[in-house]
Amino acid sequence: MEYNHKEIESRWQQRWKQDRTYAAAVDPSRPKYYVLDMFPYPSGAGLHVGHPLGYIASDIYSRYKRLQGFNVLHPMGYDAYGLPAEQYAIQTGQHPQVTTEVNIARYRSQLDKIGFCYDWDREIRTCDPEYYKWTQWAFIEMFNHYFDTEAQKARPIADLIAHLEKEGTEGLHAAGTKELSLTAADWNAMTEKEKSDVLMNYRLAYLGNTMVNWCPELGTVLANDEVSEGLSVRGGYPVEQKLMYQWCLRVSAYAQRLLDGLDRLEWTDSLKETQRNWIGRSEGAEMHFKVAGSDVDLEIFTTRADTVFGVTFMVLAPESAYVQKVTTPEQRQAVDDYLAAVRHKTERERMIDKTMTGVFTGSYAVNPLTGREIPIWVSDYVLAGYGTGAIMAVPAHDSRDYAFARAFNLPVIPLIEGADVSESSFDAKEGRMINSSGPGLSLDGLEVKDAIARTKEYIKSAGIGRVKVNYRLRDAIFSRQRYWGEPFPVYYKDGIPHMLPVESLPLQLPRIDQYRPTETGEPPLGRAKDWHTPEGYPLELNTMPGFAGSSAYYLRYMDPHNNDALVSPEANNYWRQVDLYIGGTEHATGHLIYSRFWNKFLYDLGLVCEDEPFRKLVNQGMIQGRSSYAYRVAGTNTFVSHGLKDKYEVSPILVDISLVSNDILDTEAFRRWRPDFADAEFILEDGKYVCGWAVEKMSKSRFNVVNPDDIVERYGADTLRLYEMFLGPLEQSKPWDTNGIDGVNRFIKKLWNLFYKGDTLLVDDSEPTPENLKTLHTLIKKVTADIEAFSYNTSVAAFMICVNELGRQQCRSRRVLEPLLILLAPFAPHVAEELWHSAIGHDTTICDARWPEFNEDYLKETTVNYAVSFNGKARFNISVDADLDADSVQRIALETPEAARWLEGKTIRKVIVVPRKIVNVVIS
RNA sequence: GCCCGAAUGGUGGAAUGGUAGACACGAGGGACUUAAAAUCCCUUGGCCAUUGCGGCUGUGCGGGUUCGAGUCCCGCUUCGGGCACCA
Repeated sequence: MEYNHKEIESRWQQRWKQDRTYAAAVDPSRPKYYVLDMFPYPSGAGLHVGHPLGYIASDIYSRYKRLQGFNVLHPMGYDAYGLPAEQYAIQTGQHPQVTTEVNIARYRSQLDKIGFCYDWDREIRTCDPEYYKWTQWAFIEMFNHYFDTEAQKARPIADLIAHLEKEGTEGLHAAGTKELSLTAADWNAMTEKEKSDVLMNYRLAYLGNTMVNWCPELGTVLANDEVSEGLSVRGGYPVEQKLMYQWCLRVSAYAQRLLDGLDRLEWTDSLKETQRNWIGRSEGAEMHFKVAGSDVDLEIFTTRADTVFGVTFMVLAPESAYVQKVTTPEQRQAVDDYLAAVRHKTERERMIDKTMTGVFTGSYAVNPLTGREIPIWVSDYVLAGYGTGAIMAVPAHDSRDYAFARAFNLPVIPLIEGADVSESSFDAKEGRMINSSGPGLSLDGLEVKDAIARTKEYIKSAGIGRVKVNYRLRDAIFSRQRYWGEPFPVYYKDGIPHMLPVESLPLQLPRIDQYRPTETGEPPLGRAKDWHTPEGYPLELNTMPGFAGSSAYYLRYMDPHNNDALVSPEANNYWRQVDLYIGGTEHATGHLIYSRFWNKFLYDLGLVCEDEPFRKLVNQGMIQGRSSYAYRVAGTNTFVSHGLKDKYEVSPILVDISLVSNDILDTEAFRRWRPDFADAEFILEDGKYVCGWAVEKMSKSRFNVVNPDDIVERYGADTLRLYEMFLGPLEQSKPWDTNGIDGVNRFIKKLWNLFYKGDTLLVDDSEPTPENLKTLHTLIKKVTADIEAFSYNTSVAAFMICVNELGRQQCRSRRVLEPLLILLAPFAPHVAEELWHSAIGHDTTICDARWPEFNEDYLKETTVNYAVSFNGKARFNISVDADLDADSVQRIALETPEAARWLEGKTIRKVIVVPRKIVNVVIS
């Protein structure tokens, strides 16, 4: 029998499907293991070879864990809501549901060909009403809860109402958009609308008038992680800041818990660091500066309380409420002009333009430590959204303040000994303080670190401020002016938003005739007929963003068909959390923050038993494309081979990689590829046309997309799987390069030849030789350790060595070949199953086998090689019995003729023997 | 600017502080073959010596620790990634 991947792979894929081999069920008698891939958005382009990289890695781990006796949950689904399907709908009128289903079918058939061990009974789609019912449900729960900052957890909004009724905001610890101050009497006297507004300040899902990232081109707002450098991540369109009334999630309330939780996770340091940066905790102080001749109190935030003696001016953000309060009549016109000018700049312009602009308000603030009066300015280098939107400026020790002071000729007072501030500010937090003495406090002579601590203490005791922690993490904007997303379970009555009763969920997405905004500029849902409650109250027109559906999907996999709950307590208590999550880093500040927030919220409600959703996380690298280039001689239709191109004036032309093999161009196919190349001439080297290449993103326009189907068709799924792993370390980004795939394919054939010669079965029941066992157990040890470390590329190498050695040893013993197949099964399941079945003769699938035990004894050497070195230079090797002690090894080493040669005329100063390694003889 | 990470042959990449370059590709040579494909064997970091089994050098650069450094420490260079008028 010859190795025939098509026949083998289709046979086993059918068998697994028919037997439901990978269906998982709650089974308290067995330990569980939950392996999850980040589910894909089913795009119209289908999968390319980059997508399966992470899926293969998780599949290997799942199969390995199963062979070790774990009850493995390994599900897959689709993140089915998204902009591309909707954009396509706008262009063609095709319902996004239809497009999405077609794409899902395509993805599924591509995934099936690779032989993954998913439990497809648990498949979920975010656009399925049975699924998004629970997305809507979670939103209602968030609306009905607030965050208790003292207990650091979510509590029912009813508790908050009870508190307000009794004590107003006195003693209230609730995360809010603004700090409110109400008495119980104030609250009780409020209208329903006023009360609703107050509660909105605290709800975890709330309607807020916030500055949003508005993308006119996409016609929707975007979350912070969907914007990069002032452009939308999808499409790259300009984004502007706009004040809009939007649904938001109070993610910022969980900032500290999101930060603390990181310490307990097995994630890479870089990913944790990225999240820490995004959360952006900064410890500092909030201080009050009185405005001279007014009762206004400027509240500012600073991390450099120690520099308060060097404050020479104050700066307000243009959007700050303080601006109107402190602007003097004389300066009114100038300030208004400035504010108008700032408003006309887009976010991007504001970021690119680094020149300092600003205007004096006419007012002065009083430095609480020195009593000195300092001018108050307005400038757009201060952000409204961070801290209090007002800063104390210390030009000597902050580069932005320095630039502003230089631009407007404001004084600079150095506060650190030896700091030269004639050319630039001294921003480092080090050195001894000078010029820092006032009536109540002196910092002179202190180190910066101590000065900060001392100042904090002082401002607290003097009542001019308090220690404060700020976070950069902002609340997530949760409304999208789009059609293809989850509808909000919200209706409006007398201008007050209300949640639909949970029993009425899911609120299904209505059909509409067109997927554009309405003529009046309302979101597409404004076109829906009968979009109101049975009582006639209008429903919300916005839909939820992409991350809504992906925030709790891992919980739904535990119990996907439950109609009464997102997940039952039994299922949740058994599967608990994702043990291994594999996906790309691009979700570091989006999905992976939102999911953690969502999970912590459900945890606070007692609905899930783990505080963190993903215990261990591995980021697979991106697979880039490898584009091929031909070089056309300028002004001709003649192409010159890569090695000779420098002799001509050429322009590179992208060539479809299907016309290129091992960088050699199929010139005939190239002529047929496009009409204008039909009469192309070639200047060859060594009779071949060699193409140049470049590593670039895989995309249709670069003709460098590789479809996994083609690889499976030609080499088989097992070769694809092994090759993707063999390409390099999992976490590393690397170009796809088919050049080495033959090596892996050869390995499978060599493996096959251990079992068969033609149609003759070679496997026998012979006793394995010690050499056979050594080869096998070396592999067991290596592969087990490698899988645990996700070092799959080196395990594939280990398989190659093992098979080569067993071939050389003419090993035919079933007792060696059988465990070999089990070890290989996670990597190349089809060929392992086939040989397990046909050559070894098992009836059961290899998935029911047990991972072989490693036995150290087989690896014990009878002799150990030592290198003997003089002054660190290895000179010769000796072999001695393994069990000898260090002294004996030393003696034998020194008695060898080689040693005598090298020691001639020298004296031994020191001898170091490291067992099993090297003997060092230091001579002088 | 701040914070991470990386740098090893022609290529992808291996190396608990212990013989650098595993494994694979590519390349060169050979066997089998009428021929090709497939398969198998040998060589393959560089330089020198190749009728001798060898010598020298070598992991981005410069220092250091160590009997011994690709690996640890200090200082650079370059390339990736994250954050960024965040006070």
